[in-house]
Amino acid sequence: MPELLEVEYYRRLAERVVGRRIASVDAPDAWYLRGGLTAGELGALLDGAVVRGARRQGKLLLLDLDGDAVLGLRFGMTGRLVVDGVAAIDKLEYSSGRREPRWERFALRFADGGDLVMIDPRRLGGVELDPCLDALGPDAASIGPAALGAVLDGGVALKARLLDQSRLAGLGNLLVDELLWRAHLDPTRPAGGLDAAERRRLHRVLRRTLAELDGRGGSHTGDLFVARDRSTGCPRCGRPLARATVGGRTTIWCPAEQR
DNA sequence: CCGGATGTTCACCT
DNA sequence: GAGGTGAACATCCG
Repeated sequence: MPELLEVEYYRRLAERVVGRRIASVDAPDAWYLRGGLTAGELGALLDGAVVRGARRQGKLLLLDLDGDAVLGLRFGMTGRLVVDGVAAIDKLEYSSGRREPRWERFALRFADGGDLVMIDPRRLGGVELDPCLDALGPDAASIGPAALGAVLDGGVALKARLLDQSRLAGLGNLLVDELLWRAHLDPTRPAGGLDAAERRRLHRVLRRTLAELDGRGGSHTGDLFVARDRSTGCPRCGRPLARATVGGRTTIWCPAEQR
C-alpha cells in the first residue's frame, strides 16, 4: 500500500477539501465500511458537515469534521485518492493508473461540486468513523530517538518490529527494507539486540530516508528497490542480495554489509 | 496458468 | 504471553 510517504501525499491533496461542506456520501461497497457502519448511517452523520482538517497518523488519513467526528481513511495496498479529479499519485507500484468505475469504493461529494474519491481495486482499504488511535504507535516521520529506542526490544526480528503499526506507525515493507539497508542492519536480528550506537544510527537514517524518498516521489524510489527490480546486486558493493521472508514479508538485504 | 505484490486481521500453532 | 505461519480479501502484471 501506500506507506507513510504516499499517505502523506494523499493528506496534502486532501487539504483541498478543508473548509468545504459535504453534500452527500457515496459508499457503494458495504464491505468497505468498517465497524458495522451502514452507508445510510454514515450519510446521516456526514451530510452537511464541514471538513475542518486533514491529518495523518502512520498510514491512516484522518479527516476532522464538525463536532468531534473523525473520518479515518485506510488505503490497503492499492488504494488511491482523487480530489476534484486530481490524483495524488498517478499510479502505484502494484496497481496501474487505470480507473474503473467499479473500483470507486467511497466518495464525499461537496456542496461546491467537487469530490474526494477513493479508488481501490483490491478493496484492502476501508473507511471508519472515529477510528481508535490507541492501537497505533507514534508516527515514524516524527518519532524522536528515545521513543524509537523504546520501540526496539524483545526477541522479535528487527524488521518485524519496525513493521508493527501498534509500536511504530507508518513504515511498510519497502521503506523498512530501504531503511535497514541504509543503516547497515540485518533485518533478522532481534529488535532488542541493538546497542546504543546502532539505535542512534537507525533513527538518523530513518529521518534521512523519509526526507529523501519523499523528495524522490515515494516508497518505491529507494536505491534497494530499484536494484531489486533490475536484479543487479547490492547498489553499494555489488555483491548478491539475499531474499527471504522476515516478519511475514518478502525481504531483500545485503548479507555482506548488513550486520 | 502461476506466483507474487507498498496491508491488515484473524485463526491456529509452538 | 510472545512469536510465527498461513489464509483471506480482489486484481494486475510478468
